[in-house]
Amino acid sequence: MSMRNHPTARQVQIRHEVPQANQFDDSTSGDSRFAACAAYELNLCEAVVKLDQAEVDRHPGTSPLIASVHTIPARRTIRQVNEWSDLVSTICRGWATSTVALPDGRRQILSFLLPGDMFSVASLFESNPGHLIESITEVTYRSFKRSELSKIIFEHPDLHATFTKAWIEEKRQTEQLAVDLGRRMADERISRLILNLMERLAKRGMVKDQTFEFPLRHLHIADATGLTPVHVSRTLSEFRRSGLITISKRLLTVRDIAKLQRLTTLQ
Amino acid sequence: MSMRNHPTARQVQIRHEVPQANQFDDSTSGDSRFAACAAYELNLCEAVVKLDQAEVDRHPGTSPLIASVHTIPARRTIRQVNEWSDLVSTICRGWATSTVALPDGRRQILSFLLPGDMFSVASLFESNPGHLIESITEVTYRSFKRSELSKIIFEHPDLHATFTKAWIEEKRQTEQLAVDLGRRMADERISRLILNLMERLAKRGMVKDQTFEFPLRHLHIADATGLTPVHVSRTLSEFRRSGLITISKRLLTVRDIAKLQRLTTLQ
DNA sequence: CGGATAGTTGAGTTATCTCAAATGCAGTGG
DNA sequence: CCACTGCATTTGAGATAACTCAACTATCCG
Repeated sequence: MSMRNHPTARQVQIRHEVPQANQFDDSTSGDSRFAACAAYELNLCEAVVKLDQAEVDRHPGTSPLIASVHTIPARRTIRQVNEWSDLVSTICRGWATSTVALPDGRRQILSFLLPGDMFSVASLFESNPGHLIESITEVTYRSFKRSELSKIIFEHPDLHATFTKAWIEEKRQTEQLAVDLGRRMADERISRLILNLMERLAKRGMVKDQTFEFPLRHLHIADATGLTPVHVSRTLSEFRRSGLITISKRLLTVRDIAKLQRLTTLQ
Repeated sequence: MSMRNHPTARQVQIRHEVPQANQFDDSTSGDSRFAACAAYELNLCEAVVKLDQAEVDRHPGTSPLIASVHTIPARRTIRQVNEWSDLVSTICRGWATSTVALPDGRRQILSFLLPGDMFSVASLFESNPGHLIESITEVTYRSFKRSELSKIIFEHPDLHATFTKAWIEEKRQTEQLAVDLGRRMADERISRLILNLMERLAKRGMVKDQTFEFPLRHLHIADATGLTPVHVSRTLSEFRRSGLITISKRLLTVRDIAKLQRLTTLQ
């Protein structure tokens, strides 16, 4: 019988907290890291915070920004699908997912949110983007008031440019996802997911010796690639057997990046 | 053997022109139609043209806009993937596709462009959006200089709002496509494609009695839904047999819209 | 009418799914 | 420290949606 008629475990609200250590987490200096990393130019909200700080330094006591910071355990809902909100949020620490769920329990993960990512760039305009945001690991995120953030962004041309860039990049990623789901085989999809995550993490300085923190469950990978957890397991086993990657203790190491890239038939 | 190793006919550049009559085409009044139709508020460039005309009326001989209009036969490449261009274009008449092609010949159609659509909203910022634009029917399109168009849009708050809306809508559509490709069966994907096109055409006043011009070949549908033309044929036959739709002479009639919608498991 | 492209149908193949049982692994409470 | 519980992963076996190939038919246009 087809998947659409058999809601699986994914429908069940996850209750159990599974705290997740983050190898590269230095907690206290979470923000300063972004200022240095290559992803900075895409990291809109960190730039805003910096700018705001500069403002405060010049005119003490006059910060135009109210930003609240929250930390939420692993495997929790951060933002409901129909939760209207006048907040715009970005991840400071940890991994999260942005998902669309069908009424019968099938789900498609549209993106994995990494430190520095906005939940959705469009949320700067829309109050209801229609995605379900869930934490994978423990997540710290910062929320701005939409009105304040967009005012600041539109007043600063360089911020506005950064914003536009982020928007284009987000759209490009979604389009690539559509191509992957529509026209690539299971092994290509998974290989691309891994390479894509590695690249994004590398920009954040979170890859060392081809190795990075990999908190995803097979179900996450399945929901991101349009596959089944069982098939993800088989494919990853195959990858391991061919010496492409190793995974242990939530760390993924890419052993043969060239071969892995070759799997994806270029770009 | 898998599709990725067997480039199909899709790789072959289409040479033969197949002019396509458009039932609702009234040629001379192509533009004025948009002013009246419900899609107007999303129809950014038509709004710009109108505004520009108003400008010319007030100060004769001072139009800030240079817009060129072209007509291209059916089945031609309108914009190459890596064609850098300082033009931003919109469809005035006819149907086109926006496609991403993999090096081995597989292709994913990201969207069907209908009258009033920009080739890509992002093209207002980017000179190289990375999509291949091809005509399905004979297509008339208008091109603006990017610099001029974006200047006008950013100077007029209402145009800017319209632009933002169009951008969000385009992104929403791409996300829905990803969900469809990742998590829906063949019949659902095709049913959603048909309903989606009908809805968009209806906004343009191009649907009468549940019937609309349907110039798509099975290969177009296949490349849009991540399927094979053969499987598209079987699925459409099934739809016909169940009395959901009829297709004849490039006209599609939806016979049982409720049943067709039910196929898609809501949303 | 002829040539080309498009659509249909049958038969066999395959990638991926489903179901189910077995194993591993991490946190909980005695 | 150990057994227990609840999840996550692996593996096998069989089912199925969708694909491939190929032949046939229909349609279109000159």
